[in-house]
Amino acid sequence: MTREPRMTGGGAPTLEDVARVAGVSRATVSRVVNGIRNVDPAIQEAVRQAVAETGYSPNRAARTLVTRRAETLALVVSGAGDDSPAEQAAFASRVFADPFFGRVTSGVIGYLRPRSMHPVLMFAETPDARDQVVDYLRQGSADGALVVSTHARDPLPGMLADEGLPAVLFARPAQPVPISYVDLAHQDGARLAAEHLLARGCRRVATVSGPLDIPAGQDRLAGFRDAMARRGHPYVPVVEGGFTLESGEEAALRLLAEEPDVDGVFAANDLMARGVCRVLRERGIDIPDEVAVVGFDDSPAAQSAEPALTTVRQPVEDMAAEMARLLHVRIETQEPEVRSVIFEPELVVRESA
Amino acid sequence: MTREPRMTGGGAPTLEDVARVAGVSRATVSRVVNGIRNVDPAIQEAVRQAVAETGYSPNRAARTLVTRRAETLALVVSGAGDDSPAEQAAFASRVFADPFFGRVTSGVIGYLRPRSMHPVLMFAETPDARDQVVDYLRQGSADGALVVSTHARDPLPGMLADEGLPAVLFARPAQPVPISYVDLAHQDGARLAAEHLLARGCRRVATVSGPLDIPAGQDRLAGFRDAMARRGHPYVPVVEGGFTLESGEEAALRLLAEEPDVDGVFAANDLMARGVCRVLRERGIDIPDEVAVVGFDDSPAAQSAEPALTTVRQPVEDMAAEMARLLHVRIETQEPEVRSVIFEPELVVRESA
DNA sequence: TTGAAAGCGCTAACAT
DNA sequence: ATGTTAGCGCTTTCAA
Repeated sequence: MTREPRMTGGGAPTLEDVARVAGVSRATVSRVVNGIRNVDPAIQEAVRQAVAETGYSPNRAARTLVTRRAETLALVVSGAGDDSPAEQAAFASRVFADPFFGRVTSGVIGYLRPRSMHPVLMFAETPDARDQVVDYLRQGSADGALVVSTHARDPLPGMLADEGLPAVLFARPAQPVPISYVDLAHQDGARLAAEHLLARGCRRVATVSGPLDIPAGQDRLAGFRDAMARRGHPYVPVVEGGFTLESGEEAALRLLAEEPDVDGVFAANDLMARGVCRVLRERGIDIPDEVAVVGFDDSPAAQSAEPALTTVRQPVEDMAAEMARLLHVRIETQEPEVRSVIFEPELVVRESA
Repeated sequence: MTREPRMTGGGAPTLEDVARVAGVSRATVSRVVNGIRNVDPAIQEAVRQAVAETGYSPNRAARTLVTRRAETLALVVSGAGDDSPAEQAAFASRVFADPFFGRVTSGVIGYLRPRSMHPVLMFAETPDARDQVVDYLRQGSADGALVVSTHARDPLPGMLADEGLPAVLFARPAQPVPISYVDLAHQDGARLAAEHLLARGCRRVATVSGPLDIPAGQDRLAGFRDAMARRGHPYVPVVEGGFTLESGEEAALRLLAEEPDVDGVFAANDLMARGVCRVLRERGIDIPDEVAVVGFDDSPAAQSAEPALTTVRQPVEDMAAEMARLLHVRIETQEPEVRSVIFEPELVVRESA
């Protein structure tokens, strides 16, 4: 028994090989492999046998060629940079420095894996890289794109829309673009923060906002101001931050200088909230007794921060999974209907407020 | 001019379409597109015209089917878990909590992008997920795997080797496996830490090691002990940590209890070093004057930590790029030669020591 | 230097 | 219920 029944020649076993071993036609094997009914149970069994015996694994390229489905989605993190080499090198590190992206990945994989689909990771921070993404989709290498944009003027969503390529965004784009997206009710989240701060007795409340050219930044600020105003606090000092730890520190410094008697701060994300806490601690100001701090996102860092952050939870994993689902449906149905799904935030009370 | 020359039917333009527009054969277009010489410059130009005119983009599946190259690599983060749902959900977040993985991704993409190759992100923390990875490669969906293993008993490398699938590992595997890998000269790195601590005058030095079932953990400890011994310090207190912030804190607590007069600590990674610093600060112990702390990795967190960490730099991005290169060469040449490339660490002096 | 033609491995009509 | 057959779009001998 030197001669294995596995291979025709040198390559991997094909449908043909399995068919021969099972004594049926290629089509029948294909049906069994793809779980299509109308196949005699006895034959099904024979085919399964043959598959096991030969160690057959369907060739994805061949399948993709005929079905026109790559079973692959591009997971792209896009920016708005130019072609400077420094830009490119730093981008990935910057992206992953925020645990946010890991949560997105986790949610996406959670949806894709049971469906035997896979994410191809792409960064689109330069014009070249953006073209590559578009090309990748046009080639049919991926069936669609899940886009997490990090900048307001990111041209990628527009490019995708122009090409009619299936895509779903995380968060509403700054410029209106006919593409589906998943987002959070930021204003409601900000309101929760305002209510909590007020309920715990804060009377001189300020906020460190996110970048105001980004909808999430705008909405969290607007929601916070609005909620405060409705509760008798028409004036809320604001310092604009950049969603980074450092910008949180700088903002806290400015805030302390301008409003020394502040007793509550709403930071528009956890990273900035941590920056604020750090500055407060350096000044020997007690959190939350002298100044209460509320963050936003409930990133893993919020829990391990000191003090543990009271924050507004954004269900990033669920939102990412929903992105994948929307895109999947869009691809399956071929209907280019634009939709949005908005998630509700909830308050997580820990130590900082 | 209603009729566009672009499409035959409804689909995307194909080689056939371009050939028709250019007035040449499919083969010629293919040659031009793939940059094969021996094509008349005039015809080349005509083809390029036609390509632009039709908006042609080669179909990747068709190409892969004949060339047997997917131009795709699997970037897999693997663990050694079982099939518990909790396991799966938490894995991605845990992975990305360490900035290490972002650096790997950055390095990999840096190598792949100019070569029009792309990474498919896969987690392999459960038996099912591992099988999916193997299957993915066997299907030819990816040409090989870049594996970052997070556990000593990870079965994936062995599975890959058994199947003869092209793969390269980040770091030498705990159990010997005939697969190429990229690694750091951990012992040299630990020696740098020892020398620095001693040079700045520390005399009662301890170390928080990594997990001792992982080569990196073992080597950093062995290297540190060896270097200390050679310099007249045969006894070095050790507390084993788990490469996490929390384990660093716990280790520091134990260390302080057992060796109250310690004046220098080498933590086997930055996360643990930060944990140590945090505990030290809480106790009001000055860093570096009372206790100097040296970390390992030079992760982004090292720079933004307080105090900024003196640490041993591991050139993760370069190492990851080298992984990709090794795998690429392995795939191109078809030679299953097992190699290893070892990088040299360097000391980065900041504030903590 | 260019073209004709044979397949890569698979799915999906269509025929039986 | 199963088999036959015609491609999917591309690369690559082989002829010319």
